[in-house]
Amino acid sequence: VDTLVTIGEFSRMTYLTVKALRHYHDVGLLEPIDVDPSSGYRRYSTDQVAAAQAIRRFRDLDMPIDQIRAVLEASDGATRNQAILQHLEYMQQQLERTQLTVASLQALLEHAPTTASIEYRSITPTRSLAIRDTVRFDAADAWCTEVFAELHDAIKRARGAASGPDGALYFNDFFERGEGEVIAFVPVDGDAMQSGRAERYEIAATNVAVMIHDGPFGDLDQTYGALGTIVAERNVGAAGPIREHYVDDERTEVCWPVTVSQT
Amino acid sequence: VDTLVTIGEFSRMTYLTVKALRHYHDVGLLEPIDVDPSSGYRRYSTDQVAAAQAIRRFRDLDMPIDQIRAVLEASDGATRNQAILQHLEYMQQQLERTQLTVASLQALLEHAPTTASIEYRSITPTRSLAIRDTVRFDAADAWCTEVFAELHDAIKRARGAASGPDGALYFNDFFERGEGEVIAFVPVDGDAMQSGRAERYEIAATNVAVMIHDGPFGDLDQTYGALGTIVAERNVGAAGPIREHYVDDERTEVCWPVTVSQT
DNA sequence: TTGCTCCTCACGTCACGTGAGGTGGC
DNA sequence: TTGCTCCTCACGTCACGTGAGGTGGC
Repeated sequence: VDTLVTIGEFSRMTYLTVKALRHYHDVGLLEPIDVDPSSGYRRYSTDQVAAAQAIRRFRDLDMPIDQIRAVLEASDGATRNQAILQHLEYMQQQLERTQLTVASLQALLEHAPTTASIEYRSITPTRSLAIRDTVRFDAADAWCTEVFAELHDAIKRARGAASGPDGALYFNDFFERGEGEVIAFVPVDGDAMQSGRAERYEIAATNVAVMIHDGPFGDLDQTYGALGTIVAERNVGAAGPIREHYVDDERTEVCWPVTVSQT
Repeated sequence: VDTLVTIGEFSRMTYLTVKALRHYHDVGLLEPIDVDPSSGYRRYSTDQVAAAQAIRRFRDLDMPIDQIRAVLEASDGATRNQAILQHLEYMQQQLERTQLTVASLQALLEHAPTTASIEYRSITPTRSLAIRDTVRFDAADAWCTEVFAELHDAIKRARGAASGPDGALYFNDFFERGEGEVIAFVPVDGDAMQSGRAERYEIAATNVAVMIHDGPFGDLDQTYGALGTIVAERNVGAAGPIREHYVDDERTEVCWPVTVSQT
């Protein structure tokens, strides 16, 4: 025995605007129980209040409509709760990321960035086990964590050993379009040990200018800015991907391609 | 002695995509130092790297472009830092709000909402001191805090006293369009005591169904849903604004207009 | 000379909001 | 019968992203 209400009443009961309700109808997120064929008047059931309120809460958390639909359509309750809890976790991570950004912005506003020094280096060809993929800029962190685990796993299973620090090549589209090729590699000397996505790959030799980034990973842009500025000022820039070496938890070497090795 | 770089190089130095840089040029947020008149090629100065990185960080925090422009254009450093710190505070509040929402969503998922009881009441005309305004739904909290302080201040200055709990009328557009008239009032018997925005106002009599909301303010929607559902089921709804009484810090009376008082 | 970088439209996306102009229901 | 509610386009907003089609620079 459900009661039908107009869109206006339903709006007051759910804190959703009339425009939003019509939009959710259009995109099939929340369909009125009945639509009058002649007038087009929407009728909502009081049974839909809970769903509507859930939608509003999820939208308050900026969950995309498609995801909300997926959550609501998950017929079995367990799957549904899973999906919800997953998004809550994601939100928590977002919160932490935002807090980090706020903190680092505050730090930047207080002290001027330290001027680090650079070094020119000729890197010889690097034999490695690598995974390559097209990666979105903002998904890069998660991708790296995943593939480096995979690479080290493959090496361990083949009883091999890394002959240098982890590294990655970032091609220009990765920065300039926000999505592009990335090659994550672990230097190895041993024989074939490909498995899954991991394959043998010899990284070509390059000349680079190197600056060591020492500090929080979120501030890597500072090092890019400083290093890029120096390379531009000295007019030694060259084509090619930017290379990073993850020396240890604290330090990352950023390698910017240059024309020739100099003093 | 600044060095000029292409849009691509600048992109790599700042982590801003080429598309974003062109957009910021279009809207005047970050103008290249030089644009070749024949080819249209943009040239950025390495001196602009810091500004570009600041822009990216602010955008990561979803600061609107207009606000970023205001911050960057604030010529004097003090004003500028003020504006930035203000936004950081705002972000912190956002964070807290989001955390509250996440928490209350989790709570909702665990226990079913308590079914509260309602009461019919005939409210007689209420003499009051009131402030009325057009208010956005999401700005209502802040607005209320502000105007109730103002109202109590006016009453105190006139050596008057409230004759009942604070209350407010929310007209339909406030919910249905997300922006509408709100009248915040404090019941008073004394004489004229208007000052500033505060004016004498007699609230008309109404018949209402009342449900007491007891719990966090962020869950008020639950009470609206429950109360609205009952009113709809009993088919006693009437036109008019929704009225709230802020009995104490814990409890709010939600008053839904109905046709006649019933048992 | 060949690619690659860079350019400008024009349109798409996401989740609605903003009117305009018109009709239905109590 | 009068307002008020509700309706449907069509377009705007915000911050870019997505091609298409074309040109400039090393």
